[in-house]
Amino acid sequence: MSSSPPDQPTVDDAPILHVDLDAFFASVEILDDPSLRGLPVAVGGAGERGVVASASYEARRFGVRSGMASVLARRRCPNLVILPGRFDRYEEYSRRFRDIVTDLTPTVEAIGLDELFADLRGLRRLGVRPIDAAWALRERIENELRLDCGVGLARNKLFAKLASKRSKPIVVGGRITSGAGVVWVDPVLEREWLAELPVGALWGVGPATAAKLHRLGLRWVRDLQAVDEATLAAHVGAAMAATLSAYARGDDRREVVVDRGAKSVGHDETFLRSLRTLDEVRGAVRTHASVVSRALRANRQLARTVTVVARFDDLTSVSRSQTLPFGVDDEGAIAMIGVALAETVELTQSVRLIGLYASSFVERSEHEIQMSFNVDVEPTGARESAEARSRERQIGLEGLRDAIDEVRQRFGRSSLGTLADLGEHGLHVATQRGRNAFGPEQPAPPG
DNA sequence: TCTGGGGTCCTAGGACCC
DNA sequence: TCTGGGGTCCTAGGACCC
Repeated sequence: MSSSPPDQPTVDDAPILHVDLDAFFASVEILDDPSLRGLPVAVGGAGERGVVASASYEARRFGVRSGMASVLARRRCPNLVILPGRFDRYEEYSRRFRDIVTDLTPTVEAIGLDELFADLRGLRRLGVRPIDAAWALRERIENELRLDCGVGLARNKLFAKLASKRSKPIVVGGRITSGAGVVWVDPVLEREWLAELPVGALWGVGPATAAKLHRLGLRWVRDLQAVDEATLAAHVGAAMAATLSAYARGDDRREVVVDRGAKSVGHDETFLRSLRTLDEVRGAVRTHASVVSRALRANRQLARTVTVVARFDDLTSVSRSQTLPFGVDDEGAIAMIGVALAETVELTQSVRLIGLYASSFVERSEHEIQMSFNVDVEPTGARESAEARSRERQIGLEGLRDAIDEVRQRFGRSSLGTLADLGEHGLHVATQRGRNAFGPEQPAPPG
């Protein structure tokens, strides 16, 4: 591994670049309000059920990390400034970030708002060296966005991402040490570099898989390098075993994919006070239907599958889905299906989260437009076409009713009404829904 | 310590068709 | 009449990523 010349790699040694903005949301907040500079800042939900989405390095000095429950973050850092997050602003910065990288090469794949991969192979002909390109990129991002970032260069996505992580500032013992800024993984040293990493460093290995691997005595990537795929498959499944074996060898064939279209859209909300009545659940589904429908229409998509998820107070969750023979984007239609699905969930506990998702997108054809009841989107036409529309609309409504009948038939209606037994203070809590993107807000302190 | 909201992918079982 | 096996679609749950 090296971070600077004379080990200048060619494009063939380092065709893949990964950039990751440092403490992105928190950094944008500090840029917009310089009085925050030097303070421990987090963006996230401040309430009892909130989590930290982004933490400034100053906050990290106190052990605050993204994904951490805000309650714990505040315990570690009582002076932590927790801001609610302004996604429009982050999206604006994210777009400018992407534009800068796209100036380098059009082959760019965004991973969330704050990181992306780029394929540098197009630079070969121009004689641009990857490390020079990486430093130039950092400089532009610094000059034009006033944001810091880490850049990784490698033969594939696996190493490029590990490298950009390695390039970043680190916090050790409450002290911030600045990073190299740009890191290149020399192909000759790849395998031994990988061998030293814990299994959890690999893409796709989270807490559950790491625990399984630990139980098998596999703690380091070098352990994975020594175990055969079939043994692995028996414990983590065929696909995961194949991926892990390949990654452990340093083998990652994933391409940089431009414009990976979304396969689902959805919306969910964790409530400050869990829902206890079916009416509250229905209300949440209807509210979500409006958001999801708007998103579908904005993306000009029609979805055939509607899914409802309920998460209970013990953090277990259940889902119900229904696939229609046609696509919908209409708020009323999505709400009707969503409510019918939600009514099949037995409310044995209070519900802390309700989610509503739409997937299985279909092409928007003339036919589908009418099926979706968006009669307004069509220009006023001949009476004949108006009649046809009306007829199609009727068919669509019938299809919807069929789908709802099917839901009820599949699950029966026995679950209805079980909620009444749940608790005494059912009704008044519905209004206490949080508005925060990262979890419900804390109620205002008295006085 | 106790876990948000945006998503993706995998698995396993059942239904259905050939 | 009873049977098999493969393919595809759908559903539910779980894990993961940022």
